[in-house]
Parts: sequence; C-alpha cells; structure tokens
Amino acid sequence: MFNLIRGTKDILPQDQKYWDYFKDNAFKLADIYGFERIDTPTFEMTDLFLRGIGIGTDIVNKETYTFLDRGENNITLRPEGTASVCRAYIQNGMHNDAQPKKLYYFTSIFRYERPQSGRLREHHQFGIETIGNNDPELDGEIINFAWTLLKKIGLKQINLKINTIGNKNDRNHYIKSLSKYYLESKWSSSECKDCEQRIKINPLRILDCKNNDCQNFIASAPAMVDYASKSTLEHFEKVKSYLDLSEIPYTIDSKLVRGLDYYTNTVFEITSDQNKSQNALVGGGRYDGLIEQLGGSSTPGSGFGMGVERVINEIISSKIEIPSKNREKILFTSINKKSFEQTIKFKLLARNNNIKSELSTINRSLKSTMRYANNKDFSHIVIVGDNDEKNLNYISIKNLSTGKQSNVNEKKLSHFLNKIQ
RNA sequence: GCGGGUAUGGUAUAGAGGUUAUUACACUCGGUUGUGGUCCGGGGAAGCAGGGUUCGAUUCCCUGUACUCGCCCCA
Repeated sequence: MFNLIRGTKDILPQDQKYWDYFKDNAFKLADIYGFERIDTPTFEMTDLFLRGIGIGTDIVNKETYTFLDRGENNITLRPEGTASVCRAYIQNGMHNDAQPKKLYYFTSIFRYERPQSGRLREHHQFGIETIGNNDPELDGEIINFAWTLLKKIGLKQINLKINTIGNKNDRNHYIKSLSKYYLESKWSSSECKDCEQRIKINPLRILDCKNNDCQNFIASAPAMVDYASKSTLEHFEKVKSYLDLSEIPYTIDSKLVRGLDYYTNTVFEITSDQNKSQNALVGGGRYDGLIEQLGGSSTPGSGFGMGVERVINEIISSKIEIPSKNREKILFTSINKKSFEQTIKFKLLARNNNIKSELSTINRSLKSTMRYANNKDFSHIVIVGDNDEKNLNYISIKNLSTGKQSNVNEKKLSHFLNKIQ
C-alpha cells in the first residue's frame, strides 16, 4: 500500500467543481483586467530563489525542496511565484513590450512545512504581477483585483490590511533605529528566542511577533511612518485613495511585514474571519528592487499570490453554491447479445454528436442498469431491444427525470441524438 | 523545529482483556420472463507497524509511523 506524501492532497472528482469554479472566475477576471497567462517551470536554479526571496527568510532557510539533480545542478522546487515570473520577464526581454507587463499564473507551490489545517507542502497559488511601472495606481489595481475576485467568488467575511514598508533607504534608517530601540530597552533580556534571531537577521520581522512580551515592546517601538521619505508617503496616499475610489474597505496595519525580502513600499494581506489561524488568503505588494536583484535592469513591479486551497476551504465552509453545469447524459443498454453490437454503434453515434454517453455492461440485469443510471445521474436511458424487424420501433428512449418513455426506430433515434446535443 | 489529540471494512462509527468484532452509508447481486430513485433479502469488505505485560491483546503499556490540531512562519 502506498500513501500520499505528507502534506500533499489528491483533488478527487467530487472536489473538482470547486477548482473549476475558482479557475473560471480567476481567469475570466484576469482577462477582463488585461492580464495574460504565463506558466513557468516547476523548478529553477536554487540561486534564483536565494537572491529573490532573501537569504534571511524562513522560506529559503528551512522550507525549500532543494536537491542536486543527476547533472549536479542545484535545483529548488518553486516556493513562491514571483521570482520565476521575473526571471522569465528578464530572460524573454519583456521590457521591450508595452509596459507595464501584466501577467498571471496558476501553479503549484512547494514548501517543506509542518502540515496543518490550511497548510500543505504542495499547495496552489493564483497570482498576478504588473512589471515595469511604479505607479501607485498599479498597487491599487492589484489589490482591487484580489478583492474583487474574492467577492465575485462569494466570500463575505474578508479583511484587507495594508501598510508601507518604504523604499530601501527608508527601511535602512528605520531598521537601524528599531534595532537600537530593542537593544537599548529592557526587551534585550526578554525570553523570546525567535526575536533574538530576528534582530540579527531580519529585524523587521520582530514587529510580527505574537509573543505577549514582545507585543508590549512593539507597541512603543518607533513606527515606520516616521522614517518614511516624502515620496514613500505620497505613494502610500495614492494607493489609499485608489482604494477609496474603488470603495474597498481597508485597515492600515503598521505592523504588517511580509516574509519575503523583496517587498518595497506597499504591502498588503487579505485575511478571512472564518478561520483563526492560517487565515491569510492573499499576500502581496510592491517589489521595485527585485528585477535588478535578479540581474535585470532596474524595473519596478507589484503583485500578489492567492492561496487556492484556502480560498476553496472558505467556499466550502461558507457554503457558497457552485453553479452546476449539468448536461444531458445518455446511458445505452441492450436487452440481449444480438442487439448489443447495434447498441455500440448508437453509442458511438452519440459521441460523434458530442453527447456524454456510456454503454452499460451487458452482463447485468436491466434492473441493475437502471439503478446504475440513476446513481450516476444520467438524463436518459436508451434501451435497444430485439432488432429482427429493422423498421419497427424496437428502441426505447426513457427520460429519467420525468419517467416518460417512447418507442422509436433507428431514424427517430438519430433524430433524437441530433436534437438533444 | 516545538507541543497536544487520534489511529477499527471504501466512508463514518460501536464495543469488550477470551465474541463468528457492532451499526449505518456506499458498493454489488437479487426480489419471476425487458424498467430506476422508496421498500425487502443476499454478498464482498476492517482493528497502522514493531516490541512489552498476559495463559490469552484489536482492547493495557512503550516505541515508531501516519493523520490531525496548535505554535513558528506563510497562501
């Protein structure tokens, strides 16, 4: 017996409708907003993610699936979507296209984590990126997109949090005084081991600490806004006014920091009220330094990643009705061996007409066949009887929802198959 | 990486130191010659792995594993 690898999931036939529903909505909206699809490989050179996401981050430090392939190449399964898209942007010279380049993707993401509710080792993200323009309106637009999509899908209880973490300069100033604050305050004798690490590697993350002791210090820590340059503040104001114009409610969360190093200026997160933990459905923001970091010329960008499994969990737990695409579906059966070959021909004819159809196995009773038809939601059953007299009405067509049945000949059957198509 | 819970047919469950291991759903066959959804009957199908205690363990204990939930972090 083989079992699933820890942290992975089968998507079974009965769940496919949720995935279809999500994709239908997401892809259609992306098209409306002017985004084009891009697919990048499942794995890339490890360095791409090291440079992109940042060496000090948890994702790169302890969550990647990294290995040497048979050619000794150091390879990593994609732990997020943006770095690959940016690589493709640079490599394919997309800066020569009209800017901003607006791309979307739908893909598996791999992170070696302890699985729990809403967290897998292979999950799927739908994401969009706008590359090549640093207009704050574009930040507004991607947030607007994420919000609109979730609303369109039918989620009611979602919250948007936004923040600005400034440009590189702002942040360096801020981090300096933040570190100073912590090291000089009584906090330095605190017990939080995570934060002891954070202050060395990525001081911003301290703001994110859930530890109660730390929270007290966070409350009176210096705020990013005070270190933000004029242009940072202006940028943020414009994002906010875009959201106001779109009538999207948001809260400003000055403690919102993201786990990937490449963000600049705007960062945001959309969470759900339903689940207490793992409630982040969408995370994203602006990444103006990333393309340059990856070896391209200085190019701004902005985007988000949306956790598909988490959104689907929300769809299920908030009992959103999925529109069904029920089509006519015919089950063919024959009552004896003699008419069986005839039945095969009819079934093939139906399929040529693009009608969903199946042939019931001959070695079960008509009763069982009827039960099968009922279980599998067939709309019609066609029973082929004795075909000795070709011109007689030896074929029965039964409508399983009304129970009505009529006897027809071959001509009328093919007429029927044309009609219901 | 740390902590809690759980482990019985496909699914969901019951139970007791010694039973033929309960029940429901699902599946499958049938309930007179060729007709379903209700009803009735038959059938297949199970105690995670290893060790210990015991005359005897699926049941008690330990270890492992898996699942699950929480922390960290993230989508």
